[in-house]
Amino acid sequence: MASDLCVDLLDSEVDQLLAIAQIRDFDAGSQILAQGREADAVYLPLNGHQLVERSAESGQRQVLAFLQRGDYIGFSTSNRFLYSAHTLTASRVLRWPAGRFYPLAETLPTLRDNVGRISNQVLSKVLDHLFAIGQKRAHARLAFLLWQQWQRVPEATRDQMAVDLPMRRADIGDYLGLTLETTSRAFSRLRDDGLISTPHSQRVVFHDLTALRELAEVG
Amino acid sequence: MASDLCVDLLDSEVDQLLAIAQIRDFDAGSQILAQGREADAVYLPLNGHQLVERSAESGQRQVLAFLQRGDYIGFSTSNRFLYSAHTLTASRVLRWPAGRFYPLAETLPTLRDNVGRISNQVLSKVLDHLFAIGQKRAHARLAFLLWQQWQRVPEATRDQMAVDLPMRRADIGDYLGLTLETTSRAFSRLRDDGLISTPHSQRVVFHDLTALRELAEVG
DNA sequence: CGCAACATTGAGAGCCATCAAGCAAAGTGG
DNA sequence: CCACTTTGCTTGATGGCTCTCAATGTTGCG
Repeated sequence: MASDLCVDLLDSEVDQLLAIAQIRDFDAGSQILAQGREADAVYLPLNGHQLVERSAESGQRQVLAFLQRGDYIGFSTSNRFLYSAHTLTASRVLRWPAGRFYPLAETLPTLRDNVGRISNQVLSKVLDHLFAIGQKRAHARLAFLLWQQWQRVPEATRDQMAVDLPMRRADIGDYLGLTLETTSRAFSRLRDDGLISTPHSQRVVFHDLTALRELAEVG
Repeated sequence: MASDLCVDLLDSEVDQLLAIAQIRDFDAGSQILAQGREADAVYLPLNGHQLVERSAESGQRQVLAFLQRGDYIGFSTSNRFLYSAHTLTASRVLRWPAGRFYPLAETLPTLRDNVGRISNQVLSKVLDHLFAIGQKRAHARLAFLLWQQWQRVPEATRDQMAVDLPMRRADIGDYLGLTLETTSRAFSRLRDDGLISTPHSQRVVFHDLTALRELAEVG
């Protein structure tokens, strides 16, 4: 299991971790966990794409993250989830009940350290996100998202210079603090400027990664 | 020492913690820690006000937090600071060298848990912030900040229905993703709507906390 | 084929940024 | 003590970016 959670773990320790894991399969659009509910488990997607969001009673929502294989959801020492998560595409997910996971982490210092480091990575990503939304204009926010997605492309497929975006324009808009129309216009802007092309709406091919990275810079 | 870091600690354990702490005094406007530098210590302000920010080479900056007594800066398992921090007013700060703090946390499980819980509180606050910047308009973002500050007012002085804002309008603007002019207009808007009054520019008196909380809602 | 869902584009309005001027408070020096 | 400067806040005018409302285009599916 190639995962940040298993860094420096002995094989026997990974076995212990897997022994208490459950496997769950979700259809596209299924809820994985709900904001405000008891934080009773942690999750690791094995495949597919997922979305994390927070919504208010007013109906507004902020998309917090787009997840995929190797990301984590649900790590928390508070007893309620701070957000909801659902699948964008059919997904297989590993699930650890909190009542089993955290006691095991108590006995395996390396696992505990890994949890801490993952939490730190999450914070780091949210700070980047905050900077992008607070300081950038529409097309630069989109560049930020595209750069984030590009960073997640495996080495093996980087030569295609492209990413897949399994989410809808409205999801991207709610991630970037824009409407779906402005998001669509931001795509057009980057297309007109020659930075990208979009063979279809869910795929983006990069033509100028340097310029894209400049736009996406978050300090 | 009334602090989240000491929750459930034995007196003897608090003594151990204090034994490895340093006291540092900063003038107003002094840098406490710098983005990108080695994360060699954690800090706890004892008094005064502090500001945390991230800046990009482009000159843009995003203010990440306004701190005061009881907040923490520098907790991180990465080896570089993700942000800078400086004082807004003269401050006395407790400082723990990382090389002493983390080993102690290894021997005191309660302390370790407290660090984890504090990190979680930080994440929770940043998610609120992200929602406010991503989804709200200028005057509602300001209401969000004012509500945050109000939550920090000690019970003993709540009857004054007021908060002090030791930072400048430009700082508030960079916190809310607005210019200082728009920030000033947001103050005027809340004033005109009868929600607040400002005896002087650094003090806000609340006239309708219910309406303010509605505006500030972040899910 | 026809429908449904999503994306794109257009027109107009509104909110916020920019540029600029006026004010108020605090500090400085003659 | 008071002119003068400095710093920060407020307000005004204007332009531009984004939102809203609307229509059109595209893709996939029953």
